[in-house]
Amino acid sequence: MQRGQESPDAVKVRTLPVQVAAHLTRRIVSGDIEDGRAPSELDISREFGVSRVVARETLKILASLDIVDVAQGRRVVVRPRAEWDYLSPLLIEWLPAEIVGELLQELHQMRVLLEPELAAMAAASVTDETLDRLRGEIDRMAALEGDPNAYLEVDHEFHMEICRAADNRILDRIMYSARWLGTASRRVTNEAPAGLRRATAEHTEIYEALVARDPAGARAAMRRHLSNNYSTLLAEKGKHTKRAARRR
Amino acid sequence: MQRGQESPDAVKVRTLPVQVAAHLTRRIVSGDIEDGRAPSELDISREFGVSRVVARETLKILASLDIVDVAQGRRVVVRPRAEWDYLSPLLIEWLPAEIVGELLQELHQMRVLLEPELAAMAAASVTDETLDRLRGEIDRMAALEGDPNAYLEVDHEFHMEICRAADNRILDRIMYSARWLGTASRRVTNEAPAGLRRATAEHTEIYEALVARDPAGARAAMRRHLSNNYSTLLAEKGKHTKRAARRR
DNA sequence: ATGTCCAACTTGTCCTATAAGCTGATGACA
DNA sequence: TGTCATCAGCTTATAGGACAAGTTGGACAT
Repeated sequence: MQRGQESPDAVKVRTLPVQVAAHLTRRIVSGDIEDGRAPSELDISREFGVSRVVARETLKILASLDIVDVAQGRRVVVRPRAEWDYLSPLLIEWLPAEIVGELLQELHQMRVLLEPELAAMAAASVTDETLDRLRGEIDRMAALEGDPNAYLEVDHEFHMEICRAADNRILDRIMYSARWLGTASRRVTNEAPAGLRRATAEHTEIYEALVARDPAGARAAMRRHLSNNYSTLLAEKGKHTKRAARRR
Repeated sequence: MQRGQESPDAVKVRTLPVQVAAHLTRRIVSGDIEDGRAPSELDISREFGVSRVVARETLKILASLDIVDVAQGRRVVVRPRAEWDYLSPLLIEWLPAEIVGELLQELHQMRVLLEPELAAMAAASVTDETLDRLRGEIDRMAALEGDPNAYLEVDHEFHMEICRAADNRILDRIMYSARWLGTASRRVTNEAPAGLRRATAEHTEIYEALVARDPAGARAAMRRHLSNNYSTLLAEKGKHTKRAARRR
């Protein structure tokens, strides 16, 4: 559940504007389109053989991801990569595996900063209903260790549940955006994560700290969990040399 | 600089779809539109006297903010408020001052979790060029204490500069989204913040800790800064009773 | 009562036309 | 020669009409 706009199981062919936007983004990333020389509506219409309406919606999608700037009369311009909306699952899906790998590390860094504190806050204010739901999700995960995809769905829901305890829409949104972690990491590792059983044990530790209303314990347990998470991630996809001088 | 898609000073009349989207969002928030009964393209077209193209783009905007779900054949449905994209300046602009006030608190809570650590990380790896820019921004702020709007622009840039030192696109994006803080807080407080001079002093403290490459000092200075920031925010707009039982 | 099928509704895409805004080049004028 | 107003051409914004494709709920037959 909580699948957002995704369809149940079939991949569901995306709409034309989304497909074209994907193509264009890949071309921009590959350097095929130099900055500031983005194609116009007519260019897109001609090149992809789509109507101007579709070309137009394509540009609107790219604009909503802060990939381009579009204004009446002015030519469309590509914005600096540093300002793109890397929290959007759509954009992530279009990026090459190499960049996604980097983003996974950066996402993890963010989670390390936020989630231990969220767990501590949750421990101070968690309700019995939330604890029940967490318990249920742990059980479901334990039963899904053979199905990594489904497991990661529940995993995400478990972390979201803790985040929700903070009753903060901004933090909610940030963590919710991390839902692409599952899909992306699957794309990068291309294999079932090894440590699902250990993850379940770690989730249980977090849960027990919450039951005990122990902020420090919850924080520590979450920190351990994330740290283990990270090492399996690294182990699966090999070492990535950190990019240098990417900005500007 | 770094103004994104905003025009220099004039408010620049927004496009028709944006205006209509604003209207609809306000109506949804006010409860005028019951959940799951969003107007169709034709409804919008008729009610607002716009073409179907505009009605269509309106729905696409709302969809990109996760306010509604739209799919072929199915009627447009309003999504749960908890899942809206509260990181979007567009949405913030359309929300009533009361909710914006709450969001400002939640945003601040997020910053308290992230920024002190960002400052500590920056202290460990900051370059001389970044220090130069920070120095320049402090000077500019000192000269702009009479112009709160311009001051807050540079203020945001100062914090972004520190964030950038972490070389993390995810964190960048999160902090970048906080750029609506300036506009929103101005809408809420409706007055020039009192403590600009103190803010400059605090920025200088952070800067000096960075110059000294002192992570702990930078973390502490940033924490003090945010805490002071928060009290002036609270003082200006009076106490807000925290909403209860908002979810679901 | 149950399952099939269809009609009505809704979004997706296309075509054509016009309005509105920007940019750069042309050319008048000093 | 230098400066500035003007305008042609390009671009996006909006409009209207048409058809394709997908969904839903009710009519209808079993």
